[in-house]
Amino acid sequence: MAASTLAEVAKLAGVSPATASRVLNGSARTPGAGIAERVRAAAASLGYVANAQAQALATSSTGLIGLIVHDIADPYFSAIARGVQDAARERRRMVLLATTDGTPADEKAAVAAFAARRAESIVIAGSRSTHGEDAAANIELAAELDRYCRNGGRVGVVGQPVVGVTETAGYHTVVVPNERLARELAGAVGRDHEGPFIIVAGPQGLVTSDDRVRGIQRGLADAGRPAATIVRAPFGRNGGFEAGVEIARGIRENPGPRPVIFAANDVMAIGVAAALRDNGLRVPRDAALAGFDDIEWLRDFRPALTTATLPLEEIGRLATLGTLNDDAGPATIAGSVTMRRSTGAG
Amino acid sequence: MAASTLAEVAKLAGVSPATASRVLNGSARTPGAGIAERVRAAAASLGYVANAQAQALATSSTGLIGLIVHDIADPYFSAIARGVQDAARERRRMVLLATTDGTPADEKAAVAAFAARRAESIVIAGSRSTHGEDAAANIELAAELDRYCRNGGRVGVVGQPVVGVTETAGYHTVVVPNERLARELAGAVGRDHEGPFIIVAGPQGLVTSDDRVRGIQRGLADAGRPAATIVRAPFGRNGGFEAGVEIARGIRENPGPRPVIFAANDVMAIGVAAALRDNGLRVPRDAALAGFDDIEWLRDFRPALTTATLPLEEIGRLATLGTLNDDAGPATIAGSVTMRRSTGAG
DNA sequence: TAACAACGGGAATGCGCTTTCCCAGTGGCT
DNA sequence: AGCCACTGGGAAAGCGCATTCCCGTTGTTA
Repeated sequence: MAASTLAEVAKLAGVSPATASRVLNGSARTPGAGIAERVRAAAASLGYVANAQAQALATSSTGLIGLIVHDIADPYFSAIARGVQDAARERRRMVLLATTDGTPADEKAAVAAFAARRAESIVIAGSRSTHGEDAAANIELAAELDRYCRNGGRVGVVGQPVVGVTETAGYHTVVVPNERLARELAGAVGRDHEGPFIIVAGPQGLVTSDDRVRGIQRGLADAGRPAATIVRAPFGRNGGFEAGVEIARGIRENPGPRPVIFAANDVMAIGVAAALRDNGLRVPRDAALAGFDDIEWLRDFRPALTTATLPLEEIGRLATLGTLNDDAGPATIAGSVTMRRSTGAG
Repeated sequence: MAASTLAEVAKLAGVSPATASRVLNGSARTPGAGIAERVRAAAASLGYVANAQAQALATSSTGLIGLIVHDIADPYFSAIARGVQDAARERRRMVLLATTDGTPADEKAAVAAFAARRAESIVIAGSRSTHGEDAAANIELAAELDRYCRNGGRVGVVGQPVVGVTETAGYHTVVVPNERLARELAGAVGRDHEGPFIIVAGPQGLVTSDDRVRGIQRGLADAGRPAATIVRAPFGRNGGFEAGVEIARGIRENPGPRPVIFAANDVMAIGVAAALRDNGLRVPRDAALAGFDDIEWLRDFRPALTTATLPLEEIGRLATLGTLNDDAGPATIAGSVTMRRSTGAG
C-alpha cells in the first residue's frame, strides 16, 4: 500500500504541503486558482489518493459507522443493513460490518474493534439474550459499550435496549413494539379461530422472542381464547422446521380442531410450513400459521404469511441517523398487522 | 472520540511509551513480567483502546477488506457477503461495505474510498455490464482498480473479470461457470420437454445474464431443441414479475404446448412464478420454470425450483482468501444442476 | 578477572496529514 | 505619505502509535 503522498504532490507542484492540503480537500482557505490548478494536475499525474488513516489521525474523525448483526445472510438483518448502508452513504460515512451469531462475547469484541477504529457510531441489531449463561458476557458487552460512549461514541440500538446498560447518554434506541404488535396480531387471528394455539418461540431469554410470546398470549386473552402452548427451538428457519416436525407429530397423534401456530418470526414460520408440508399437512387447511417481520423475500411464499409488518429498512435508517443527529430520546416505529392466506384471510 | 492514549497509560504505569506499546501489542520484545503487569493495569484502569488509525499509519497495514455489492439485501449478495465476512474474521480482518446498485460510477467511487482507507484488498461482486452507456464509467472503474493494484492492493473478483481490466497482477478471480452450468441445466431440462422455450433475461450487456443466456441456448441445441425466445427485464424479482405478466398474456392469447421458462436467476424466477400464479397459471402444470443460483432462502418455495446450484458463501470465501494468500491464478468453482418440481422433476 | 554477549528499558524519529501561527506583500483609508 | 487590515503562502507542531537505535545491567566464558 505504497501510494504517493501529499508531500510528493506538493513537491511536484512546487508548493508547500500545507497548500496542497488546502486545495485537495476543501479547507476554509482556498489557494489561488493558478496554484490550485498546478496542485490538482500534480495529484492527478501521480494518482494521488489521500490516506484516510492519516486524515483521521489529524482531524480525529473517521467517517466510519460500525454495524453489528447476527448474520448478514439472514434476510431480517440484511434488510436492516440496507437501511444502515443507505443512511451512511447519504451522510458520507462508510460502514464497517461485524457478524456475531448473537454471541455477547463476539459482540463485545466487535464493539472493541469498532472503538479501536474510532467509528463515530455503532449500530447494534439483533435480539439480546437474558439467558443465564450469557449474563457475564452481557455485562462485559454493556461495559464495553458504556466505555465507548464515554469516549464520545454514539450507539444506535435496534429493538430493545442492551441488557445491562443503564446510562442513556450516547444511546439512541429504535423501539420495535414487539409486544404490542404481537398482541394485535394474536387478537386479530384469535377472533377468527377457536384454537388450540401453539407458539413456536426462540430460546427462553431471547428478548425479542419473549416479548412476542408475551404479546401473543395477551392478544389471545383479549380475544377470550385459551393460552397457547409454547414450543421452543433455535431462532431460525431450521429451528422452525424442528418445531414443525414436533407439531406435525402432535397433530397426527392427537387429531382435533385445527391448531393455530404463531411463529416468533417469519423465517421460523417458513420452517414450520416446510415441516408440516413434509408431513402431509397443509396450511391453512390443517393448521393456521402466522409469522412476524414480513420479510420481503418471503412475500411470494404460498400460502402468503399472516404476519406483523416491520419496516426493517427504515429501522436501520433511523437507528443510524439517530446516532448521527443529536436526536434525543428513542424513536418508535409503528408496524402493522398484515392478514393473509396462511390464517385463512385474503 | 477522545479516548486515552498510549502515552497516558505509559505515564500512569511509570514507563516509557515504547515499553507500553511493547506490552500492549505483542511485539517481538516482551518487557518483564512486573512491568507488563503494571502497564496492563494502567491500561485497564484508563479504559485504554489502541487507536487503530495511528497503528495503521505507523505500521502501514490496516487489516481492512472492502466489499462491493449491488445490494446487501439481495439474498445472492448477502450469501456472498457472509462468505467474505467469515473469511475476513478468520484472518482477523474487518470488512468495509459498499453498495452500488451495479452502477459503475458508484463502484469506482467505492474503490476510491477503499483505496483512501488503504484497504488491503477489495472484493467486488456483482455482474459487470458491457452496455454502451456504461462504457465510459467502466473504463474509469478499471482505471481506478488498476491504480489500486499498482499501489499494492489486491482485488478479488466474483464471477467474471472486470470489463476493461487488462493486467492480471493483483487480481484474483473466482470464476463462476455460468455458461457451462446453464448449458447443462438447459440440456437436462430440454431432454424432458419439447418446448417452446423462453428465457427471462436481464438487460442486454449484463455479463452474467448474457453468459447464462448463451449457455441455455447451447444446451437446448445440444438436446436438439429449438432456440428459446428472449424476454428482457430488470435483473431482480420485479423484473421477473414483469416478464411473467407478459408471458402469461402470451400463453392466454396463444394457447399451445406447455412452455418452459428459464429465468436468469432464482429471484427473477420467483417473480415469474408470482406473475403466472396471479394470472391463474400453475407451475409446472401450465409452464415449467427454472432458475439459477439456488438461493438458500428460496428453497422452501413451492414448487421447488429447478436451478443451478452455486456455493455462494464459498465463492465469497474464496474471493477473499485468494486476495489474502498469494494464490496465483483464478479459482474455479464447480456448481451443479439441481432438478426439482418446477420442471416436473422430483 | 577481564572482555563480551545478551537483555531490558528509554529517547527519538517518522508514518501522512491538518492546522495554527507567522510573515511578506497588497490595497484601502485618513 | 503613512498606517492598518487583509490576503495568500509557508514553516512547524502535533495527531497516536511502532520501531530503530542507543545505553546501562547483568550474566557468561576463557
